[in-house]
Amino acid sequence: MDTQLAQPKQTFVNLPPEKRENIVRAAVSEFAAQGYQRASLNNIVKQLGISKGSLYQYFDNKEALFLHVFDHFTEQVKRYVKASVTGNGRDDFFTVARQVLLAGIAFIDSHPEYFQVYLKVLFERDVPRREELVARVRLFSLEYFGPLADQAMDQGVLRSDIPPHKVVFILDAMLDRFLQGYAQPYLDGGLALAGMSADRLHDEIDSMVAVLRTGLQPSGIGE
Amino acid sequence: MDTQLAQPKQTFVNLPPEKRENIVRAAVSEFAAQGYQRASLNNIVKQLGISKGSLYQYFDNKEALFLHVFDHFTEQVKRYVKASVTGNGRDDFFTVARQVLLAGIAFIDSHPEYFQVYLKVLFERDVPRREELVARVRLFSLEYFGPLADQAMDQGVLRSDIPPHKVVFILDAMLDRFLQGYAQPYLDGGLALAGMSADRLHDEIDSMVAVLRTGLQPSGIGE
DNA sequence: CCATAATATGACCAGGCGGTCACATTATGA
DNA sequence: TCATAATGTGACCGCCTGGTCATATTATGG
Repeated sequence: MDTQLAQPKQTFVNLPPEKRENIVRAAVSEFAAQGYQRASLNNIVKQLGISKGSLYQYFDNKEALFLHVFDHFTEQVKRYVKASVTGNGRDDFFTVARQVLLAGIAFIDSHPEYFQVYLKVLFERDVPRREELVARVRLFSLEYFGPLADQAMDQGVLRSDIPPHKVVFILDAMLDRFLQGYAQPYLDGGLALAGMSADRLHDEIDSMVAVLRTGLQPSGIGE
Repeated sequence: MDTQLAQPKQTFVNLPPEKRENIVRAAVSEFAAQGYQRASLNNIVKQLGISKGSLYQYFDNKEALFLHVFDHFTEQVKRYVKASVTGNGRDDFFTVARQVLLAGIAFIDSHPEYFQVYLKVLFERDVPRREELVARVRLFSLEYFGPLADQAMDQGVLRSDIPPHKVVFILDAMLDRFLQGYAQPYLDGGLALAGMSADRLHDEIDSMVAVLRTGLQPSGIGE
């Protein structure tokens, strides 16, 4: 999640920031609605009121435009997660999980279309460099929780009969699925997460984390 | 999940079963690989070695062919789940969950492409009657586990501080996410579910169910 | 002011799509 | 055997796609 996936042409960099942002916004909107393959450059330029030739002077092709959009997405995700957790250095494992989940909710609220682009990438074939893109997001989660789980295990706050990597899988699965449900209402299992007030949403998150805590902690701790 | 979504034309029904099955198989394969919108009828008829006109004498249009395929999918899913659970009438709530999960694994093993079609429907826009299709599968899960959870709660084998519908959400989320990970290796959180031996897979499932059990049962029960 | 470089434009291209239809082929049954 | 019905065929249609390029427009700086 470090280097850039694709550079726009110099022409794009020279553009006034507002125009650049408009272009990225229109592209995100189209890729979110249609996925990569079905997204139409004609639609994008029509929405922007620019000519197709111009778009091709900003980006080499459809793929470069898409990768630029995805780059922005991963940068934003990193920012949100980091901002949500750095509260203090010594938080409980499950407290951190809760913070990451809240960061995910906040991200989806502010950038719903970016998250849709990500979901489309997950389940569409023939997205350019798809495995690399997905890995950039998922590895971030694994690399983030992995050391935390190892450390929690050392401190004896995780059940010793479940290896840390499995704890990470369960945690990652719950968080990811909760966010999917939040972003795609028909996946929320009747919980109606989408239209929920922030308070009620926090309650749902708390009880989910509570289940994880009880299920994953050694018996006798915390309760 | 009861009535048919779309009828093929009589001409299709008149076809010899082998030819019908070939056509459905080719359609499943194309829809699984491409999703609904990008799937190409030209590809399907090319693969089958029949003319496009023939396909249009079997089905009114692309949508009818797709809905017929999805109908088959939901029928198969129901069969697998029912076959896996009817072992005996008085199984523990979490034992049933484990059985359903195993049924899902078995279904994906036997019909990997059908499951891909379903995943594509989940995250693609402009799939005809998408909400209805998704509801057919998800409501089946909710309607299945809902009464079981209510009953388990009455029997006192679920934590009283978590309402049954939330238990169902958590259960459904874990099962669904596990199956997603099994079908899409890059979603498995480094667990390498896809290439795993049946024995190891059962171990993973058991420890996941164990976490759910510990997390969702009242303290002091089972352990 | 003017030459040059940078940028903007949209008609155009080949290719693929879902869908149609006039026609060829085959099956039926009297 | 032969008329009729059922089924199979693929060239064709209008539409849309990503991408190109000759040309028009604008910015730059001597």
